[in-house]
Amino acid sequence: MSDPRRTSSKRVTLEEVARVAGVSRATASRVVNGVATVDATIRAAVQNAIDATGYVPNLAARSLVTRRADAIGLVLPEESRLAGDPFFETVIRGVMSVIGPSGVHLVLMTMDTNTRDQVVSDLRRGRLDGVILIHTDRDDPLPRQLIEANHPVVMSSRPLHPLPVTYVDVDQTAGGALAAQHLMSLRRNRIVTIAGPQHTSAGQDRHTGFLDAVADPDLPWTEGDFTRESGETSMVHLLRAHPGLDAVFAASDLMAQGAMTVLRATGRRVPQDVAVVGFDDSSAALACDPPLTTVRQPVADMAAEMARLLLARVADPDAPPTRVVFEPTLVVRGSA
Amino acid sequence: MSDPRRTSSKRVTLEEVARVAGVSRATASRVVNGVATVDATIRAAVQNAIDATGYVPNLAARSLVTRRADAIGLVLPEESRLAGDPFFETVIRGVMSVIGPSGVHLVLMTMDTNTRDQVVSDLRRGRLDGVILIHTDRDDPLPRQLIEANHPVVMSSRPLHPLPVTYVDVDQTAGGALAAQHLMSLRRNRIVTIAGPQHTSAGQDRHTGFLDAVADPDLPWTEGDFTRESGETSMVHLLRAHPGLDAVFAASDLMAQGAMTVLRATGRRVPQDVAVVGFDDSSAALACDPPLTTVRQPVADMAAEMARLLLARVADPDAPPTRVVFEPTLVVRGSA
DNA sequence: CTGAAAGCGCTTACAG
DNA sequence: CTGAAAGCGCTTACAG
Repeated sequence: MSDPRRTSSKRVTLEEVARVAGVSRATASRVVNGVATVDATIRAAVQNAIDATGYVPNLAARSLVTRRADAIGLVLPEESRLAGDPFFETVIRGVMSVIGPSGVHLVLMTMDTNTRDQVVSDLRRGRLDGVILIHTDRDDPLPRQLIEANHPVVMSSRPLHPLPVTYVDVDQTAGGALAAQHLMSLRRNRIVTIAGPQHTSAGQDRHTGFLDAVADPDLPWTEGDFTRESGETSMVHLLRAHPGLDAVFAASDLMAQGAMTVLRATGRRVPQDVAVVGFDDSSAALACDPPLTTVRQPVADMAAEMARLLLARVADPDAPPTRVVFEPTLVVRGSA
Repeated sequence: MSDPRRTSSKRVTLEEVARVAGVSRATASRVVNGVATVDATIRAAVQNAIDATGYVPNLAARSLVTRRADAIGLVLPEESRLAGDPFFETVIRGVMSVIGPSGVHLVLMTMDTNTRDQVVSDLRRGRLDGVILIHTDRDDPLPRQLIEANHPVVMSSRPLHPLPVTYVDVDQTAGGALAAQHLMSLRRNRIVTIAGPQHTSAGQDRHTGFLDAVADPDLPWTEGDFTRESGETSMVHLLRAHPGLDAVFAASDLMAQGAMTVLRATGRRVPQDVAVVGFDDSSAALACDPPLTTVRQPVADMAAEMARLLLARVADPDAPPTRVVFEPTLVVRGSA
């Protein structure tokens, strides 16, 4: 046990540990770093010295020579896109579940004003070992820039333009198809859909997967931006043009939630009059009333996988890029 | 403009900048750090050399001598308590809004297994300059331990046991009173309340503030844990014992949301039959149908303030502890 | 205002 | 298996 009073004492260095243990600084360093070749008795002596002095290594000094920061960045979209979306909290939890225990620091950043420059310079100056990019805009130059400088990067979805990058995604197309099949099995035939932003791969793929499965190229649809507000406006528009609709697929749970509010406000019952299917299986799905039938993507697992892949790339920056694609599943609840 | 090809070139050091500029390393360092006393022409020369070489300072080396990590920790509750609660995302956003632009790293941690040890050692070894503690349990030994070691700490609420610590809070008691006054002004007289956990200051203070204002010591109540699920169970219990109730105050929006689901399921209309008031004004309030009348605490602003206070403490660790208490406001929407 | 020099606390070839 | 020594890239008194 270390003397608790030592906790607030002056910084103790390896030098001191070595002195107390009667060995060289090099040997003390080897014990601290678990180098296997150290003699057992010496190891014990050093361990005692460490405990007695309450030594903790200075990471900056170590970092200076190892050139590792033991920190990775998690880059989220702009601050304004975070509000009210449970997706990001889930991503954070998933990443944390693998990063936390490893002792590596998880540094959070949002894509605001000078974040791009900061990411690049943090990586270059060895303050960050790698970054996870969440929902980076398709024409953001950052991913390519990082890849070209050979910095470890993992992205949260297939980039719209081909790029030799490691990413994790869910099979969005299959997810859209799952929603369509469910609605068709319910014998709904006046179906509409609120698509996600068509400038994102998720928005595009969910939409085409859905359309291909229903096999109706003229299916009415509008484009939302994944938020609840856009779900509401979209629903209003669709209802105006197609008052007789009997099913809606929204490409996000939040949009489905917004749609349900509007449906109820217009006196329609869910699911009796209109069946509603969402996408994500976020916490918003359970907050719906009735609870939302939705296409589940295992966000926390996906985020954990991103963290693992990044750690692997940090360990071996020249490994070829990897892609991991998860399968979506349909979660049937009350709304359809 | 720096030569883009330099971006991926070998690491360039201050030494090299100095050589290119024809000055000493010390002077180059002064320019990099914006020391005012450097001659204007020399400054320009160094600046040119920096641009030409694409120099970025090695933070580890700087950190080693300045003993500053330029990183602060944000310690959230255990991972399991994060899920589905929009509060934490708002805190993160608020903290980020002041930390982000400063170039200081925001390191995220959750109160899991070995986090306490890691926080202490990160602080001691100079890997973190200070920490913000969010909703730390009242009998967690960590805050006291950090305070005693004189590490910069800011907490998100008044500690239950007296502690010379800097914290930011909202006047919870006043918030409870606000809810009570609104319900009374609505002439509701069969009021019940779903309190927050009584082992937290927020749970206690909201409850006593509410009770004192309604001036009815026998008011029926149950204790939830701020989650939607606990709101549902609590509502079921209260309804069973008091089927004629006409108003409920829930100490969190999430609990209010759960309560509303149960009310609707039992055929009661909100607000006609039962008025509902929540607490937080989180994104969940708008997701309710009807939208929730709630006591707003300005979480993002409070989090930003915590960040500012922490930065101040890092700059001057011996300053006396500060307390900042925000005023809650009532936001009237459809539910009451 | 500027420079030479010491020093921050570690790791890691290199000898032995 | 261990130690002496060099070196990682900065900052900062201290002289001048």
